[in-house]
Amino acid sequence: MQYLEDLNPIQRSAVEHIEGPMMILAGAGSGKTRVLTYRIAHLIHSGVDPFRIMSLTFTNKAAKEMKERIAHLIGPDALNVWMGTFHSVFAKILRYEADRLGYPSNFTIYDTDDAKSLIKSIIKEYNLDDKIYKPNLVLNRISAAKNNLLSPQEYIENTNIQSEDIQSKKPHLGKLFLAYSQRCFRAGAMDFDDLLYQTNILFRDYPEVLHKYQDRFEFLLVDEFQDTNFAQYNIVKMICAKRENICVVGDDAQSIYAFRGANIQNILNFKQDYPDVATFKLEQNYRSTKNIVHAANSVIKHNKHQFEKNVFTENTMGEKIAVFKSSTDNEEGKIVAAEIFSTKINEQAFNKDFAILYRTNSQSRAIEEALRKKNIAYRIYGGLSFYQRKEIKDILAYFRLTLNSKDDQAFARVINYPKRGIGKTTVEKMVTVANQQNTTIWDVASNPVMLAQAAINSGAQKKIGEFVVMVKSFASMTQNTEAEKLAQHIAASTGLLKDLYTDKTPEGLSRYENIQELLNGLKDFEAQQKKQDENNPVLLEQYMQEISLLTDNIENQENENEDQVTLMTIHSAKGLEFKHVFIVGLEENLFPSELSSHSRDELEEERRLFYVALTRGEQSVTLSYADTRYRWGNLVFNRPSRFIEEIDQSLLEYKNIHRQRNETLESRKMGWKTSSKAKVNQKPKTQNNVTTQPRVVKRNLVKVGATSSHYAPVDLSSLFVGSRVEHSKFGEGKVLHIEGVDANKKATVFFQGVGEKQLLLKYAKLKVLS
DNA sequence: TGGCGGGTCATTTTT
DNA sequence: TGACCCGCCA
Repeated sequence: MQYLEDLNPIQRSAVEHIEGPMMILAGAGSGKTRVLTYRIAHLIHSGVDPFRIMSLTFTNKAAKEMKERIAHLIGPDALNVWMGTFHSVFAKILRYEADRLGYPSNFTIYDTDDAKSLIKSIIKEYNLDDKIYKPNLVLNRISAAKNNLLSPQEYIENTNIQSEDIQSKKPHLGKLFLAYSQRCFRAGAMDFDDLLYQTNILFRDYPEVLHKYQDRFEFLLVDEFQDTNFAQYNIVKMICAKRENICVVGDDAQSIYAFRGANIQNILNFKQDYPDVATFKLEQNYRSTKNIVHAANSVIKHNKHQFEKNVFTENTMGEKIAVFKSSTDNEEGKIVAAEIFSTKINEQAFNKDFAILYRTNSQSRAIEEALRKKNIAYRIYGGLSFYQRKEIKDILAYFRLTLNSKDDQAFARVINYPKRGIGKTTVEKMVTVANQQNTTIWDVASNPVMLAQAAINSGAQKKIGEFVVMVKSFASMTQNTEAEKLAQHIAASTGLLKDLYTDKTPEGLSRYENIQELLNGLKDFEAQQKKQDENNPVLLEQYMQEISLLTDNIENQENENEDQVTLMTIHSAKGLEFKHVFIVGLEENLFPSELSSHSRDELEEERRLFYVALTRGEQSVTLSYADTRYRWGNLVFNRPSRFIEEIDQSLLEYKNIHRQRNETLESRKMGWKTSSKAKVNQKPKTQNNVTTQPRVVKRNLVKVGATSSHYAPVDLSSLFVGSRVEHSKFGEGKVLHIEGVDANKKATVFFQGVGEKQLLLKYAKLKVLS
């Protein structure tokens, strides 16, 4: 019990609380992970069988880290805890029980790209306009439905949803949802949301299965509870219904994934679901200085709905929060780079002590440029992960098709890669027949009668036949060939390796290396498995099950020890900490994002995001904003973010901003406004209604000659339905419809001889005639 | 069938 | 501005 000495009294009581529902509200930097890991260790120490503990996290990284920390405390017993991400744990259960749902136990997991491309093809098959039914939007809608446990049928029958869809001119969403589900099922595939949705179905429709898992898992723990969606929470509730030994850990102030379906109400309502819940508040922050903690507290106070919490620290006061202003995004980069440079010298800090956090990935460019000029090594998070690279997806698609021939998305991906002369039209013909016969593309391809029915010429038929024979030969090897050997064989005999090898461009070279890296990874996997069980061959399907839910970037993990400044979005910074944190781009319409300005809920999420950003810092936090920045090729003027004002001003130090005595940020802003050359929409500012319109100046507004000078971005107030307008290119037209607000206003205009056009008024150059 | 070029459209993203 | 997608042409 030595380890209990490491804990403060509240942490310790949370760890020692064993039975019944409990909620741990863990402020930022309050030792949340420590409490969670110690509690699991303590359960095992108190005699609970580790096999009977289920611990759920959101990321693979968190799961891995926790496992290691518990193993450190109590040894290899920790490995027996069912610890993993929601998705991986439930995928495991679904594979055991797949036959009940009519799925093969080796079902494929479709990632977001697979899902999107399937949706795209369905939209096409239904002859719907993909400008209206944008694949992304359709997928989001389906995802939201499943996260709320709505089946396609229920979606279609729900009158509220239907009228909503009709109102948004997308009446066929339900139909698409249904078709998408059927196609996934037919392909023996589940997408990420299905892993949760189908688990719910399984437990709902097969009580004996539910009972089995209820009996098996005596204790449940959920990390980052504020990020759970309805489907996740519902599973958790079902599993622990018998004993109610459920422990949830979270921080409502750090809920930043509502846009992805996370339901903050889950944490706010936990008390209602479990009236006798024991609540523990971890309020002592061990990470940051007093100034940082106070600043974060003063910001989050502006949110209405939250648990009362008083995060405090006994750490030193530390430096004030520095604020830098710059005139452009490039200058902002320079200032940040210069600050890092001088801090490194003055405090003998390392690159890895610094993080630069931003709201959107596109902001990294100006920063990168400045860092490069100062020779400061940096590492960027975000962008494509290893498993999302084209060449990796290609070879994995071959593996997938080998293991599950029904996997239509894999089939479509590799049928003509490397090139074998089977083009788009041929594939489309096969898909059409597959749909008619309600079967898979593979079935069509491997069946001469159906191929003939698809009216595919004999040349193509022959090539398809060769492809089918090849994949069948791989499939015949899956049960008796070790994973790496089979993978090598597939990589070579499909011609994939050769195709990459002949490409001698730097990109081609790196693609080839990536494939080699994947194959090396397979070798490692095999060695790992052999350690546990050396008698049985390690099969490719084991490997695929292991990696199908890995999306994080392994390169970043490998480089973790290199001395580099970290650049990332605030979202990806959650859970991390750095000695020195820079939060850049603190401007209205960027942070908070202009897209979040429509509702209080969205604004509060932005504020929580800012709270997360601030609380990443240990010793110092530096804020920065720019008066102008380029955005999509246009120079945009924005006011400093309201979030700067929301911080208790006594904690701030304005570094390069010349303030006259008694001058507030407010009056500075006014001064800035009048000195600005771009005067657009100078609305008088009222107390609570801050003008948030982005002030966009078209860079190439004045084209000499031509008649373009009187075609300016339209004055939004003078345009109505029925107005006659003239467009520089389309000529005269009539406004049929206007939607959106402020800067996002869109007009549908009918032009003679051109037809209907959707114009974003912010950009469209129109002349209003009447 | 496959390679270029112009039009289009833009958050955040644990799985 | 830049990435991506569709459509045109060889």
